[in-house]
Amino acid sequence: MARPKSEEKRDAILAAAVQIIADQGLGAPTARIAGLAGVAEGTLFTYFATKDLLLNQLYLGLKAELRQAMMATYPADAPLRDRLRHIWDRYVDWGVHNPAKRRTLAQLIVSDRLATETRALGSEGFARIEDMVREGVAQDLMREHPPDFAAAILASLAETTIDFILRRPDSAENYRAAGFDALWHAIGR
Amino acid sequence: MARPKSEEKRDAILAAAVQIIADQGLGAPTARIAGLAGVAEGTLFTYFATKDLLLNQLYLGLKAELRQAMMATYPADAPLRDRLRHIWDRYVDWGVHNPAKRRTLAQLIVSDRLATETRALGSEGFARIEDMVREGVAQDLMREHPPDFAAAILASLAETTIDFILRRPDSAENYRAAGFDALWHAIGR
Amino acid sequence: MARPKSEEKRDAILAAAVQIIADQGLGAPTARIAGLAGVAEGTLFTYFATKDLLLNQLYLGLKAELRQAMMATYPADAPLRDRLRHIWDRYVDWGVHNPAKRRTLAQLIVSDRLATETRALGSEGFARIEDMVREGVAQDLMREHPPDFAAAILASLAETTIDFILRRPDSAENYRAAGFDALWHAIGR
Amino acid sequence: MARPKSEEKRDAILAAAVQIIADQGLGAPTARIAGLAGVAEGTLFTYFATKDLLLNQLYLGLKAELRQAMMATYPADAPLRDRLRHIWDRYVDWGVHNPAKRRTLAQLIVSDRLATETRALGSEGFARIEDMVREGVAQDLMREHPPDFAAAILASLAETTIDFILRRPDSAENYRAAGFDALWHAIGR
DNA sequence: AATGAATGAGACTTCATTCAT
DNA sequence: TATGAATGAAGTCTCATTCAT
Repeated sequence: MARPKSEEKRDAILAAAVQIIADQGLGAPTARIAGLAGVAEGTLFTYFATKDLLLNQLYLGLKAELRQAMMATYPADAPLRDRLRHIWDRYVDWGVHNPAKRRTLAQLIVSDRLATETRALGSEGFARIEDMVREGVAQDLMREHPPDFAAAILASLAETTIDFILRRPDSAENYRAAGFDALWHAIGR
Repeated sequence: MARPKSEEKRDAILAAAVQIIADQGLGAPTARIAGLAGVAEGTLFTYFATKDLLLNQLYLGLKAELRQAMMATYPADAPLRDRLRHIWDRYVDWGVHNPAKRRTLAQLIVSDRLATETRALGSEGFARIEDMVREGVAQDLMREHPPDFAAAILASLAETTIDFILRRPDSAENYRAAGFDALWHAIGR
Repeated sequence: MARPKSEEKRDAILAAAVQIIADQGLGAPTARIAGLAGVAEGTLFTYFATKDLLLNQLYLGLKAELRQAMMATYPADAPLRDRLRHIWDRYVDWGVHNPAKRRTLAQLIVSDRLATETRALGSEGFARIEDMVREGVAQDLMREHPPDFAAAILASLAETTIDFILRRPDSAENYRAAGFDALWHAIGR
Repeated sequence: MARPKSEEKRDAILAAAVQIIADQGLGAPTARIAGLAGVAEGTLFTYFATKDLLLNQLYLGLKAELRQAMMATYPADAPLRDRLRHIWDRYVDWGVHNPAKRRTLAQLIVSDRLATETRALGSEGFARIEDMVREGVAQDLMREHPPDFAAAILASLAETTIDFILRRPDSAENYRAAGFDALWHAIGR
């Protein structure tokens, strides 16, 4: 079957795209991405038929990665607040440790290059957080917010927190705690 | 100097840029912007020497507008919570009523086309909010957060709130109130 | 009104296209055409938005030129046979003296790049010949063929004649006469 | 030599090329031809080292096929006019029933991709027609035209006739007869 | 100052051909 | 021999910017 398409190359292209886009924006040439990935210009297109497709896949990949990071070692049996804190920490840490991925994701989100369907797919999977909100409300631990609104608040506070940590890494621990504190009061009781 | 540069044309260009960029992204051609503004392609460059300059001016203009909107009819003598609520409402309303401007601003913020200096200038002027936070902390009305962190929390919660209102305009009032509630608990005491 | 688009440049591009396509086929790069025309690569596209448009205009232009050549100095009052012979001679001469144009036209005709509408427009204007056929039939000077069929026969015999003259220029006069002789007998009586 | 090159595959490629080129022109990708032929992209090149070679072989094959079609059931002993009519009918029928092959052949003929030698080879084999012309002239049945010129006239009138039949299939028989009538008068006496 | 044609670098994508499997 | 991924040159077209009018 000739050479099979290599998962490795696909990943290299995606990784290169993250790097390049993070610092040159979505207008970055596919040629540069291919170059950094160590493949020929044309090869990029055997893996992603168009630049838009690459961008959409990239978005989906990054979203999935963030989701996995958040849910890794999720302490299913811990008290609600601890579980929320777990997710919070994982989210913030991922952002802090993957600034290029985060920056690229930010560009993609505000761009007009994501298909509606892609955007929908990417938004899925914060269901776990919404479940926690429902649970918290039921147990009277949380103020009654629409679950998706609460989840969005978590994300936006986490993003803000990450911004501050990246600007002042020395106070990382402070911001992480202060951010969670704000979150807990914002949506908790 | 035959004809002086007209303020009117400058504004038309900026307004056109908002519209075009909101729906085609920063990659939108200057020619299209000029077209919508009703001036010739070349004319655009007598008002803004380069596209980047235009973008930077645009950013500054939008930021200033948002700032003014927030501070309009600021009730300097009202209680802290009311003043905060005033700012909150103005911010949210501006976003809800100016979706194109907001979208364009979002693109500019994540882009790599803003000069460091521009970005700095744009961030100024949230001083008023920071003052309020200091005041609140002093009076023991607010939890002790770094003032700029608290201001950033306000902005991020407002953005999230706007997103939801735009998606479900029927519940606008609910989200606006719920958002402020979250904010007040997040940073207040 | 800035620089007006120059008829001259448009013609230069068309002329260059004839030359280049005649010897490299329709696949010839627009860059090469622009180069020969003495304009920048991009300029070609201010005159013809796409290569296909250029090709269609080119076809129409060549067809019009051939038509004009055929009808130049048309002896409206001469006997039918003389008028037919006039057209025949003009057609053949044009082909013999404009081999590049003829070759380019041939490529365009068999290509799939002409819009249906273009092809229709190009075919018009052989009306004069068809009229002559009707007249000839009425006067019993010509065998009863559908007028457009007779016109097509004229064209195809002329093309064949031109081919032979180009291959053996010494016998040009012989072929031109023999060709007309064949034509006259083919459709005449 | 493990597996011998299969005649079958070679033919499939040629047949696919006819189809594809007929409707996409000579610029059609070899990959698409291979696809329609049911072989891998690379396989095409084990049968035809380059695209140009494929094109040349294709031309030769189609010419040979047309020649065979024309000469099939040739009534060697019939009167001259009947033999000519036989060839005429075979030619016209082949064209009418093989529009894709005819269209492809037309593209090849006007292209610049046929080697001089190929073109020469392809033109051979109309010798039979030329012989008939010589015979006709000798018997004073035909006007004295150079034999190859007469043969070319036959071909060009046949092509014109085919065009009309394809456009108006209902009158096929009329056009075929009228065309031959034109031919007979054009070169006969 | 205003216009819009002119410029040419550079973007994305295609494709004949090669080569690892 | 067959496969199809890999290659990179080349093609069409776009666009910020310049400049003649």
